[in-house]
Formats: sequence, structure tokens, C-alpha cells
Amino acid sequence: MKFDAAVLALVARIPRGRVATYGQLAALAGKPRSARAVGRVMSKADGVPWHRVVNAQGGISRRARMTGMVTQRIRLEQEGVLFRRGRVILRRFRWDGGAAGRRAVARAPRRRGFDADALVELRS
DNA sequence: GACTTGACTAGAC
DNA sequence: AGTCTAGCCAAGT
Repeated sequence: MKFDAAVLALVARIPRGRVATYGQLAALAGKPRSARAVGRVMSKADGVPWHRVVNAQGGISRRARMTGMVTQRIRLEQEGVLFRRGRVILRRFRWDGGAAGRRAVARAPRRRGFDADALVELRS
């Protein structure tokens, strides 16, 4: 399968309210170090939830058109994705890669009850 | 086919 | 924690 198609197929599987990083998608597509290539694919991605793809720091990467960046953040927030200091809280919103049977991508243990991150977000 | 250009990253200070 | 640097890979010229 072509790299581009593989990446697009993966992006299409990212659930609402979750995000994936360029590097993560590259790895899932079988090319662990092709994060930049994923960015290229996203630049002309259409018909897929491209807004759910962020960089390794949880931030929205810069691009030629800045308009898309605003759209991306708004859409994510509408899906319930929380930001802190301008970045997605990856620990909580990173997609596990559809890890059914597959080995899960390092995932933070679910916290129960009081959530400090959420509180901080509400206050800002 | 040799550059150049990105919506990138992990590692080293 | 912010900055730099070296890699990396696929496209376009």
C-alpha cells in the first residue's frame, strides 16, 4: 500500500476527541522516521479528520496558511480535546492507534476522580 | 538524478 | 524548559 494512502486510512480511524502525532502515524504506516512525510500528506489531505493530527509536543504545526491552524484548534476543542499552554494534553488525548490486539502506544494510566489537568484548563 | 523544501523528531546542551 | 543540530523521507524542480 502506498504511504500516502496508508496514512490517510489511519487518520480516518482517529476517533472523535482524540489526536495522533505525525511521528506516531508514520510509525503506524510502517515508516518510523517519516514524520515529515506525514505532514506533507496532511497538507493536501481532504475528506479526513486532518485536524486530529498534531506534532510531538501536542502543538499545532505552522504552515503556509495560518487560517487552518485556527480551524484546527477550534475543531479539537469542540470535540472536547483540552489544551494547556497552547498544546493538546497528549497524555490524555493521544489516540492509542486502535490498539486492539496490537501493542498499545505508550499510554498513560487512566486517572480516576479528581483531574488536576482539567481544573487548570477550566481556570484559563 | 542531484538538490531543495517542508503541517517532523529525538537527543544534546 | 528553551534552543540547536543532525537525521529522515517523500515530492517537486
